[in-house]
Amino acid sequence: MSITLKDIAERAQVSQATVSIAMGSTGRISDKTRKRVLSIADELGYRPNLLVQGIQKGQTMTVGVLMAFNDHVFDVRLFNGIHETLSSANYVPIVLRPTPVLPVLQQIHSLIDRRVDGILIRPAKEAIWERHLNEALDRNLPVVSMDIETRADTPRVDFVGTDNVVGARAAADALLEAGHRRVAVVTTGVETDAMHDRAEAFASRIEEHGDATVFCVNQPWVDNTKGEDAALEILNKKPRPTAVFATMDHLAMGVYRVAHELGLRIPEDLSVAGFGANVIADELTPPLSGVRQKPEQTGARAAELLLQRIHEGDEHGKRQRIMIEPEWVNLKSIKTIGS
Amino acid sequence: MSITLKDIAERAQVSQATVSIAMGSTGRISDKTRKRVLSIADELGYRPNLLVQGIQKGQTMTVGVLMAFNDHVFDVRLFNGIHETLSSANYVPIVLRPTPVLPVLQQIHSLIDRRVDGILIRPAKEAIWERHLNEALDRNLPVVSMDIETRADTPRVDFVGTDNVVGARAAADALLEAGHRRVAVVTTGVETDAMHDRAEAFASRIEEHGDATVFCVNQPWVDNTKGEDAALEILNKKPRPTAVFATMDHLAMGVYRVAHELGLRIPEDLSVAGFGANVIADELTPPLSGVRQKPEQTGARAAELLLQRIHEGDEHGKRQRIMIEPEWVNLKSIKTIGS
DNA sequence: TAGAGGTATTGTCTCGATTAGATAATTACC
DNA sequence: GGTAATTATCTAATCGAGACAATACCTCTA
Repeated sequence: MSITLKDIAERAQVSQATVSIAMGSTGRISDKTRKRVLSIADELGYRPNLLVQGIQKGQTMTVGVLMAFNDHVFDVRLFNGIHETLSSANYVPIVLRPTPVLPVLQQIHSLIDRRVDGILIRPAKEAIWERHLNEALDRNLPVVSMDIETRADTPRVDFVGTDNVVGARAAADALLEAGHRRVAVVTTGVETDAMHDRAEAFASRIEEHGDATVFCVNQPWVDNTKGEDAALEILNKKPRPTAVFATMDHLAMGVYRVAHELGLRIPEDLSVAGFGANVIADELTPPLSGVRQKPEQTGARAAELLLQRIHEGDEHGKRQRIMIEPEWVNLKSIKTIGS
Repeated sequence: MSITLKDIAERAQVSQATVSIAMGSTGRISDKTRKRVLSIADELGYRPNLLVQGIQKGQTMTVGVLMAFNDHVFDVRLFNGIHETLSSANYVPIVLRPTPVLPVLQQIHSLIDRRVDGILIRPAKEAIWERHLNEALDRNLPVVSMDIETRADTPRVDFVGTDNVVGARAAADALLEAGHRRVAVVTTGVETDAMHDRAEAFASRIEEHGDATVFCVNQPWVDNTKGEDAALEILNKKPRPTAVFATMDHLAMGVYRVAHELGLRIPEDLSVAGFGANVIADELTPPLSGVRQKPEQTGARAAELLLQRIHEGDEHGKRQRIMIEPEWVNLKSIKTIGS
């Protein structure tokens, strides 16, 4: 199979134990032997077998990552953040993607059987996931959920995600500051969604201003919806709002399209702001202003937290909830109007 | 740590060996004992330790996947294909992403140390990758490269990727059939690139027709280039071509943009075809016709091939080179003109 | 030159599970 | 009722590396 300590020991005319000591920094060995052993190891291309260390120390330097990769861009960036943190700690991710054919439970077992040290998940809508997590939690495997929060009754699952409230407020402030007093919100999804939080935080911030009005249109969630219906409703309103906030960049695309069809120019006739992490913001004409999430940072923090949990061992402190603040980015889709 | 056979053995008042036999299908055990053992195992939540099986059989049921995830959408879809094939064979991917800070060699060592059974890579441009692959190949680890081919002098690395020639020809045929006789190509990159193959195959197919003319503009590769310069050059040509083939969907976006600026309507004034796997084709107005790659299929075939190599063991047949045929998809960006 | 005090090296047990070979227990049959 | 045949279970070795206790080998000193 592969080169083992025994092979090296034979070549070097010493015992396996000696070789083992020579490789590690522990124990004393004569410089002469150490050099000889190391050079033979190098020559044979020896590589330690982490599986062995895994069964001995109960630490595999491996973590499981459960993500569906439905939102391609976001998930990749999230993963990149995870990966970077893990790699620099010499950990390695086993990436699994639950599908109808291969349910979560099976994937989690797959991870447990390989004795991962912890699990990172980006839960899908279905709350089913959460029940299955007990399989891991009951074995004292730390679990951190990313971007989407598990219900509050899973106290052992930490969370790292975007601070939707801060982001939505920043958007509101930016629009107010640009002089907008009549604004609308396009959103989608149900109450439990992040979208909903964004819409609400945005609206209440606008209302706090006293002098400004806001109204919100919810486009029922259909796969890949761009929210054209909602956009149409908004833009036909009299008097027409001067700015629209979309709780998702995707929805902003619908606004762009409908505006274009109605002959409205952006930003001259209508200002638009989005919320997301997608490259689409840059690809629209004009480039879409909005709240930018930081998936890399989310992933990195989640991985850091997981590693911390792994190292702190059994007695688990209280549940952590880390919010990553998104950033307001002003491009060309917002017009400043006289107050 | 976690529940072991020994724990079960104690509870069941039998030896570990008995438990082991009861778990597996090999060996005979009385139905009574088997049931007892299994129920205790279930009750304790026993899960086998694959690490142990790994060091014993030299098979970890794990493969390494090296991808940079630069092209978000393509890479995710590629990964999905890989994942599905691996999962249904009870294999699991360790996904690593070479970065400047964490060079390929280190990543490969990481995989070897964990004794993966094989490696899938999507090589980046830098040919450096290939040298490092020897670390794996010399240990008889099968390696399959995806989408981008390693040089021919790496005979032990199999390849699975898009059939650029077939795809480009399909595009040429479609444009010819729609009556176009004066067509242009926007491309980018250097001679070794897939883009180049596409441009060449397309052009020669057009020329074969005898009655049609084609010319090609190469936009030097800059990160994220959309090829506006090249598009401008093409569209200012007199007489203006009636159709443009972009060797990459991204470049087609540049054509759209420039055409729009010049007041040319698509497809009325100009037909456009692309080549890619991105969703952007659907998001453009009008939706972009073109050659569609099949990343899932590429990933799945690559994984299948890898598994086959893993199972066939040492004596490696001759290098495999599997081409996945892309599909011509006709949307709204091509006008049929009278011949 | 015996014994103290080092340093260098080795034997052996351990991790969790599989497996071959050895025993024990049961059944079959004359 | 005794022995062979069959079935059920156990003992012990194995995989690769680490940890610790146990020796072997020096050197120095009284």
